[in-house]
Amino acid sequence: MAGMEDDRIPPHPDVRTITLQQVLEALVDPVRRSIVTQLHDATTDVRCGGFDLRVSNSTATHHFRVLREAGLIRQYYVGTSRMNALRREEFGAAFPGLLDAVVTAERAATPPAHDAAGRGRAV
Amino acid sequence: MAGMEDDRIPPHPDVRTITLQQVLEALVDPVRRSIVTQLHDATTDVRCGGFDLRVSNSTATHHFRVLREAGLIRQYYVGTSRMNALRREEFGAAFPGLLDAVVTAERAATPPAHDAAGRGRAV
DNA sequence: CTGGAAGTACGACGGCTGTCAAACTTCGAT
DNA sequence: ATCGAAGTTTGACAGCCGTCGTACTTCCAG
Repeated sequence: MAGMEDDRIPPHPDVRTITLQQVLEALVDPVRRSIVTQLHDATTDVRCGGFDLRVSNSTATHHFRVLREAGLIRQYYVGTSRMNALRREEFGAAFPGLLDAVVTAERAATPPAHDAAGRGRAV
Repeated sequence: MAGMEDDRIPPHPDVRTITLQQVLEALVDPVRRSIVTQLHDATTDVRCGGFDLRVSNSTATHHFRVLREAGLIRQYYVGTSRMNALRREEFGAAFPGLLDAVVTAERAATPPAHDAAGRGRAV
């Protein structure tokens, strides 16, 4: 049961084939950065609908794809829910310190939300 | 002679007022990232014409402005030459690890130029 | 004081990208 | 079997950003 690839999700790229350009293009968008930060804070994988995003469904899909192709997240299905996981270790090996630096800066800049949402709410 | 501001250059922003968004928008462009990396490698400040950039003069000016407004570089005049310096410490204090991570990744990705240009050549 | 070197300012243009609505697909529950 | 929940796909549109050429400014050298 090693190769339990789900045909519903395109194959994930090898992180070593990803360019810095691609990564920065992924992280420059506020919505995508929000996704990454929420994932970083979460204690569990999060389904697409579990994020606090102020964009339409189709736009969200687009952003998840960009993140996946940039090697930042891994996606897999559970029922009808598409789950998202941060590829922390692999990505960190390819781009040392980058993810942490961005998430740190993002947290420092993000207004301390009075609402504790964004936790590992898997519905 | 503390405030020897040169009217020819707009005031430099306080790094604490700069947003992560602004920084990433600055670093997402390959030309600007090249400038930053060359500056990081240089042992001395570099005048605008001293960089290896494959864009027109006016485009280069544009990129230098973006970097200055993002708090990444400081500019000052020496004769008719506009010099550029990395604001390493200030920037590093505001965005810990970010600059190093990007420069590191950029170097790893950049084909090992057989030509040793880009050094602190101040003409 | 005149010529040139070093950059800047100003439009203009083209392409990319984030956004959405609408139609479609797939799975699970009833 | 059917209906709804969860996302995706497609196409269209608007705005932004990098690029350039041209004209302009400022300083140094002779």
